[in-house]
Amino acid sequence: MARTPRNTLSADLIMRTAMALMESKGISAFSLRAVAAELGVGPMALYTYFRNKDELYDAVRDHLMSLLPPVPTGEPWPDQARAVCRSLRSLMLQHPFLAHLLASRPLSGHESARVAEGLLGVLCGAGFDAETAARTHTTLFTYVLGSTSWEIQMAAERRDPDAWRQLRASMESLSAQEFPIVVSLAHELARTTGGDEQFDYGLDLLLTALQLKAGHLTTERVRTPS
Amino acid sequence: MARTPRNTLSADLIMRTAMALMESKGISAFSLRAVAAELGVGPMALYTYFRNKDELYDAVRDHLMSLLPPVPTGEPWPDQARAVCRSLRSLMLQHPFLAHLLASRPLSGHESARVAEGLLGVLCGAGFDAETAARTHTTLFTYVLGSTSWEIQMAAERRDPDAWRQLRASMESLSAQEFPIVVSLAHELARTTGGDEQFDYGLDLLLTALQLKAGHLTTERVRTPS
DNA sequence: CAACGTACTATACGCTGTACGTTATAGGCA
DNA sequence: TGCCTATAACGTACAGCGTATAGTACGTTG
Repeated sequence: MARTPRNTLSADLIMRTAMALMESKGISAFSLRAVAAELGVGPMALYTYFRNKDELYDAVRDHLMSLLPPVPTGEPWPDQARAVCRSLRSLMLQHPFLAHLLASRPLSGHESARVAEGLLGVLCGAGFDAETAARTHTTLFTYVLGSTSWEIQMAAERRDPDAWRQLRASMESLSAQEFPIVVSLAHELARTTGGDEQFDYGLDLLLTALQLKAGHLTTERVRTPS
Repeated sequence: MARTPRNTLSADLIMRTAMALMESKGISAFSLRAVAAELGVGPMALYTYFRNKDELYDAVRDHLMSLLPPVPTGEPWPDQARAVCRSLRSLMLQHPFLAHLLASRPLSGHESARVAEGLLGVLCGAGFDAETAARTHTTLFTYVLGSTSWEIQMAAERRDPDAWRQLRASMESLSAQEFPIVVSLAHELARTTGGDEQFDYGLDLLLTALQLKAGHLTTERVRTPS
């Protein structure tokens, strides 16, 4: 019987195939059976290398996290923090399914620790105490996660013509009497949602307040974005 | 043939049953068939009232949004904004599946507009121009979404003893040489993740920076949380 | 009383993740 | 060289999913 030769599979090959499928078909259409078919193998062959689907998700997530660049050196700490946050956002935009992987599974593993170490190092270098550094790390991380996930979601919606038309229609049908501000700002809301500017706007709010807290600044000397 | 009497179903009844199932079994175990079984009805009966599962999701989400209290009046705008954000977080904590509903579907519908109207009203009242109000609304909304989703995710992880032990183990196995800060702050990270304090910390950063931007404050007069 | 629209049922299809038992092969050892 | 064993990959099966399609009984209306 023509059987697949042995040892052609590996955890790494499976993870890369899985990631390629997520990129091309999207995370919602991703399935173990599709990965197996792509590899010319039965679905159960994957279970030699991963205990279940979630473990494969974790492997993909950790691989993506390993692509994050190191923290830049020789810059003021707010610029370093901004760079870390922008890197993560950029990676999420490049691999939209990463938003789902980050939100639906706890952070664990070597690569996630590496990323945390980088940002925590920046914050400790800025003079924050342990508790504040930990809180700040969580705040920045969740801001990046939330705002970029939202951006990705919006972009996906805009790509589907039906959903997009329906969304516009439901917005335009809102009563200007009941929701005067939403209606009058509808254009601004649609225009400003997402994008680098929206992201940097919120990020700079956080960094500005952090600089104040660090006591390095007076109001007049708040650093503006690079 | 003993057939279910007619007109016992309604969109509202189905939506409430669906919500009850999400509360009790969790969003991942939620299925149309379970809703139908709970109502003593065939799965296809639901399709008389909802075109598909996503429409039912939207109905549940809109119902939850309708539970949000109105914006308090007679307070300074930062306190109003804080109240709106805290209300949303509180609702998400009370109904953990709401995080999933908000993140996976676009915001649309009457109730979402009502919530947006409230926060935008606060921001316009603070003197922000249209673009800044829109950007600020998005920033605050995504911060609440991201940070609360993360908190819910962490809390769920902590509730599952196996996953929690595994997470602690993977953290403790990290090399103190490679990740000195993560290891030394492990306790802080575990202790400070989630909770009102963590949420308010980030929210106050944003509100502080916004007050600066609004020009109502000098550094010495930044409002502290109520 | 008949006809019609509607609320619900029945059946079925093509998926999903994965538990279980089997089989063929590659590598180590005699 | 030839066998043994560990294991990589297979096949089958199950329980479940969303939903397309077609059919049936009922309440209302003419």
